[in-house]
Amino acid sequence: MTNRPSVRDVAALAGTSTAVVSYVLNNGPRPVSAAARLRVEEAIETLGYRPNRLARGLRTKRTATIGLVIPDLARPFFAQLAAAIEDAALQRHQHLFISATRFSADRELAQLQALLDAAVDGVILAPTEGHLQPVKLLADAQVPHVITHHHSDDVTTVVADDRLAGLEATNHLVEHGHRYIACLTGPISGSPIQARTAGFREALAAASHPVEEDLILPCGYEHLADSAYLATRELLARRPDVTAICATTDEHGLGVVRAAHEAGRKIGVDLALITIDGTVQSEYLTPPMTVVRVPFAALGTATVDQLLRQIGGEAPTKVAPLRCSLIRHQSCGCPT
Amino acid sequence: MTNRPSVRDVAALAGTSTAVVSYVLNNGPRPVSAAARLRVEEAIETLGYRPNRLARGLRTKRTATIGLVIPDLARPFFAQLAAAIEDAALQRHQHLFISATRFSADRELAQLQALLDAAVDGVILAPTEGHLQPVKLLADAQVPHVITHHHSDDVTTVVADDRLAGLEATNHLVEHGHRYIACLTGPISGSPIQARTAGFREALAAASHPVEEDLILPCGYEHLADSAYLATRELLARRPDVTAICATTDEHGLGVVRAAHEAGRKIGVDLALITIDGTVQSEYLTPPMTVVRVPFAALGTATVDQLLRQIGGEAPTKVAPLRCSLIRHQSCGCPT
DNA sequence: CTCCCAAGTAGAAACGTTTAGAAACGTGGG
DNA sequence: CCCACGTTTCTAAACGTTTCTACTTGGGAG
Repeated sequence: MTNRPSVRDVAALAGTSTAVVSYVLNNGPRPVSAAARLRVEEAIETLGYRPNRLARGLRTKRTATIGLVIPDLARPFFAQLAAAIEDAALQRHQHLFISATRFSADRELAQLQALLDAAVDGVILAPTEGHLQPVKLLADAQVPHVITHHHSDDVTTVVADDRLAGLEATNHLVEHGHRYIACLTGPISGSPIQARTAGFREALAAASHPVEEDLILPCGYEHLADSAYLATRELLARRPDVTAICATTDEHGLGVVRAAHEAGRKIGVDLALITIDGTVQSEYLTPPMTVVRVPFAALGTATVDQLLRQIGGEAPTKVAPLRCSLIRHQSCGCPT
Repeated sequence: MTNRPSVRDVAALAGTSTAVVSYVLNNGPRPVSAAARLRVEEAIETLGYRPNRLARGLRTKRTATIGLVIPDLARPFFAQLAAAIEDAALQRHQHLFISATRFSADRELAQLQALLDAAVDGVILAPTEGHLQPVKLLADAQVPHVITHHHSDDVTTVVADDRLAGLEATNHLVEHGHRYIACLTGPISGSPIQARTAGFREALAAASHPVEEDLILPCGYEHLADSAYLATRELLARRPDVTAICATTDEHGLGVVRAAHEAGRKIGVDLALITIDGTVQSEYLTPPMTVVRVPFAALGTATVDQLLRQIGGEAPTKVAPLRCSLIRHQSCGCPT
């Protein structure tokens, strides 16, 4: 129809001033008589008035909006993380702007700047690489921020307990009696993948198995499944004595399954596989993956809560890594 | 450190008025002398000034931002679609707000309203259900909008040619000599799934195969893999003569693979499977899926371009459905 | 030498809110 | 009957931009 009605229109229709309308809208700093409140509410209703967030944000410097920057939406892990964070944000009446970097450090900075330009109240960042530059940007801008999915000491960080996840995954394989266990890992220091790999080492040490470095296979960063496939193929040829693999992400797991298939090894029978992440799809692979599952929902609420606390002016607090949980399916040879 | 610098600060430092600063910023409606331009640019540089999008949007009623509403980020198809749209938007210097509905019609309306409140220039909507209420909301608000992922005649719509996709998928199976072919379909009318199913029927008819209704298996909407699994399990027991399955989405395919596995049928050998979508992960299943792939990138650019055209004031135009492409891998028994 | 016009600049209004300061209005106590 | 005071209301300023209108230049044409 015409333009959106403004607070002025509402005031006119209700026969009051804009101030009163605003007071009604926000349970404002001043009381409003019942009669006036009623008239205003009616006017709002009949006009279908909704406050303009831009104007409100401009005036109050609060937008009730938080920004999220992740590496890639097309990667199921991050998509699921984003979904969880959005759910948590919405529950808390915050809106979420999601931006992806597609693994470009430049684009990461650009997206962060864009969020700041949009005057978000705070930012949740899952760093694309380990760089500190993006964090510095946020700190300089004095915008509340929470880092997730990356382990680091100097900033508020909400992460899963990836070390423990790697430990438990590996333990599970050890308990199955496996002696030669390989691990697929990756390059980014501070990444969950590396923490999980550390857990892998720990588990072997605790079981008094020697850690053989040539069973720890570095994979690429961007094409997880692909590089895991290549690494596993080479591994299976080189070390036929390996009977179990710990894949530090679900996507690595996909590569392992393919390589095993091609090598004539049967996952869950011939070759045990456990993966870490537990994206919803992992349950529907063949065979269904035994996974150590990251608590997406908890991660979502924790990051958002932590951020809101900072936005509310409280000092950043340390939050303990969130526990992952082992979910037994059939890829590790557990009896079904 | 302190507050963000404003256009006033820049003007003060450059020794000009705010108007001139704005002219420089936007190659304003008025010319600016080279000297002044230089001083302003220096001031911007030294202050690290960036315009406030809220204020700018408030004044110009343009935010260079478009909104996207999809059913669910955790569903790889939509995540990939969102990623493609974001890429396209960024290329065109637009920002994208992504919102998910988690399959709730109420939340869909709420998210749309939120986008309107944030004064986005336009909205891309992948409807959660077939309802027209959300579209009406957008029309009433006179906000440019494009519908995607849903077939409908009365609004500007950018979709893949799902009918043709279903047709080609099925043709591929027919050409392999299959006689009894089943199809997994779903409930939402106007959905890609139904269009693909229509293509399935067409292909059979063209090949003079009778369409047996009990080979067209309805699945649920929310848990695609799960309900496809159940449906396929039942099917394989009931009709051992079925040798090929056309899954109208990748996720359906996951369920088929599991059911086949449990029934002792080998995908690609014993039982041909073709799926439609072609999310990146489908290539890394075992065996790699033969798929009819939705052109995500093209869909992204087309929706964004179409929307920008509308935002620019041009009349909405019809855009032809985008062609999908057959990608042969190993699930349909093609020789490798 | 004027006059006019283009180029450049400055000032101020406007976008739609919130909120501080000031004013109006009852009400109860003196 | 008046005053003080608490409650409710209004007016207007402010947030950070863009852009309209008006004003100053200087230079070229007459």
